[in-house]
Amino acid sequence: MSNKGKYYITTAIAYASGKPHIGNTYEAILADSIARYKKAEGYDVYLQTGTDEHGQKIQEKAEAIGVTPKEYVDDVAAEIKRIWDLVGTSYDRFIRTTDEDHERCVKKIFKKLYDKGDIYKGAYEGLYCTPCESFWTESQLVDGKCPDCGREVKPAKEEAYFFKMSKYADRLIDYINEHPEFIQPVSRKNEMMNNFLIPGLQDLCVSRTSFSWGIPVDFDPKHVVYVWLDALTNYITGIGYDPDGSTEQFNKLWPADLHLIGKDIVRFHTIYWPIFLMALDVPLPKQVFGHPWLLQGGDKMSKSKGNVIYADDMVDLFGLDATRYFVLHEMPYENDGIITWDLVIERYNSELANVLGNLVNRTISMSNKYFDGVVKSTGVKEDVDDDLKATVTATIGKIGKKMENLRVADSITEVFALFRRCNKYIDETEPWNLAKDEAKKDRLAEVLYNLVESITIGASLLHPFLPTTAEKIVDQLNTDIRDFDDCDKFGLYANGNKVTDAPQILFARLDAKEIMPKIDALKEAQKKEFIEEQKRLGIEVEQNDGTEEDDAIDLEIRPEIGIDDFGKLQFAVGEIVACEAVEKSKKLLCSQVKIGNQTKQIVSGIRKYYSPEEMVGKKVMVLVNLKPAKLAGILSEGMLLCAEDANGELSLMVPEKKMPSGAEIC
RNA sequence: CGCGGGAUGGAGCAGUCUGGAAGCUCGUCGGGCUCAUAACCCGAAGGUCAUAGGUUCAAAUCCUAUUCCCGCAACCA
Repeated sequence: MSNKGKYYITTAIAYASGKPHIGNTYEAILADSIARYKKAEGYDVYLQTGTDEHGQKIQEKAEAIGVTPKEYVDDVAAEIKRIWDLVGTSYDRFIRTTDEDHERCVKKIFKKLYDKGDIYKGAYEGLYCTPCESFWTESQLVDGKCPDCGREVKPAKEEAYFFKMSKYADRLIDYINEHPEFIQPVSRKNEMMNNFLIPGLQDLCVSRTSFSWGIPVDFDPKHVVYVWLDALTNYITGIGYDPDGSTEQFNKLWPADLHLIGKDIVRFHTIYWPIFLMALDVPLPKQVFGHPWLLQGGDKMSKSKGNVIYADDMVDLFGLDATRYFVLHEMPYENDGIITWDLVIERYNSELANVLGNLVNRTISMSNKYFDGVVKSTGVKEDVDDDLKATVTATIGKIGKKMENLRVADSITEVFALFRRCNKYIDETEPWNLAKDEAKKDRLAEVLYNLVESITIGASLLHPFLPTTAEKIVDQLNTDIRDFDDCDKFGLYANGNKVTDAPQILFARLDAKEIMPKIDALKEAQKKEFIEEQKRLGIEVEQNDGTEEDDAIDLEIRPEIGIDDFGKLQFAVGEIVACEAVEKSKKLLCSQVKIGNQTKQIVSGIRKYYSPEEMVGKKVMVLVNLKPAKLAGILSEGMLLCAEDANGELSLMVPEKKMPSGAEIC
């Protein structure tokens, strides 16, 4: 196998706030497949993945269940690692942002950027009203004064460290223009350019004082390093970057060949990250690929509905490679993919069991039946063989082209086209008829040899994607995974070799009727677990006896408040006397609300669910004493209260009995 | 008029850059075969390629307008 140099690939590090569902796991599997593929191509591959373990959310979650943040992330990181291992991720390092070497290096990086002047101590932009302890932006002010109390405001004082993004913006724009392959898929490139780079970058806040679970800033310990400078840098700290002199490994591996990330964080990886690197005088990664999401058929995944799909459940039900096959194959390149249990079962049966599993099984069975398992090329060729051989030997080239563009799903489709071709070949040559005629014995042997050889090549090409299955196949054929370099050659299977006499079923067909009850049981278990968890956190959850539709929502719990806190809020019934859509916005409605003898103008983001016409005349629940603010340039003097479900569906709160406008709600 | 993506047989997608017979997988129907996991192979039905104009010998593909979805951004008090 030729050595083509190094290939450094990373996944985004997973946020360690909870168990990752199948969508997160997808990224690990995808990265693993690419890594294995590159390895097979002859690259010296290094794959890094890991967990992002700092931040306010983790601190709060840990507090809520009464453990230290470190204890909490140790648990979650172990769970994430377990799942990554379960799906066969061949990572070279699993980095945690709480790793000592990472923390030490982040501190140095922060200091270096500070010394260089790229990080400066500043303050939140805004104007501060001391009595109200609130920050305001220019646009929120009423007559230049605090909209809450009407007093003077002063420039903000709360300190934070900022990174000078704008300093490097032009360089980055040039870089992106000169390297069209840098951001993938290309559609994201325009999004970044038009939305962020061209309008001008804001300086980025890189420290926080509002929570403590993070890497402290060395020279100013009441600050912790805020997420992006901490998380993104894992890509270099994990392989030995050090501002005072990096390791050999770093010099070899960097720049990264591919950062594989979800499409939601493209911005951070194609703007902030390159700029951090420029500031550190480190070369930029070659490519960032923002992959789409795997969605649960139309519905949002929600624990309370019991429809969150976890990798371990899928592995339990279908096995490791079926899980890998499904997520890799169902995920298109640019659009989100959909996952449903029905679809998984269908794919499993029609492709894994029927096309592949059955092919291997029937081929081995015939070899045993007609030749006691001995596979021998006799050289008795016919024209039909040519097309088979052409298809088989051309496959690696086709896959190569697809993989160059990270088209993993399409590559798998190519391998299956090879297997389909084999099935067709069996029908074309009709071995069972050849077997009836002693004179055709040699032809029969040749046919079976061709099949075994084709399947060997197919299995080798499948190996990066479904490693265990590929190995099972070559084991049964009593051979080895073939080098990619030899996958375009036909006839390398050892002549006279013997295949197994006890073929194993690779993928037993599934009966949806048998699987669905198991899935239902899983859903129930998940709901129960959810309720248990909420109870443990001291939250009362309405138990529906039921079996069917559970509409409970996975509510984020906030700290307890006293009655006096509640007393600060004033609610009343308001009557909507007029309402119109806000032109500049897609979401906003502007309502005139009569509350007792006064009328307030209130802007609400409910346009998707209510038309201006149907709003008029409604009596609704209003938060009256909310400080006014400008939304899309329009003053809003209160808030209409709504309930929101998991899908974002909104319902206005209205009194259950007839109540006059102005009636206080308490 | 914030930026961008999408609309292709029942379902899911490719094809659009670089116009030139509408393709793939699943599903349905019919046929073949029996080595194999009721699997495999062949064939058929089914599409005004969102709508309306335009350019062209020729448009799913290029241009213009419209409708409907979806991201991102802002914002959802």
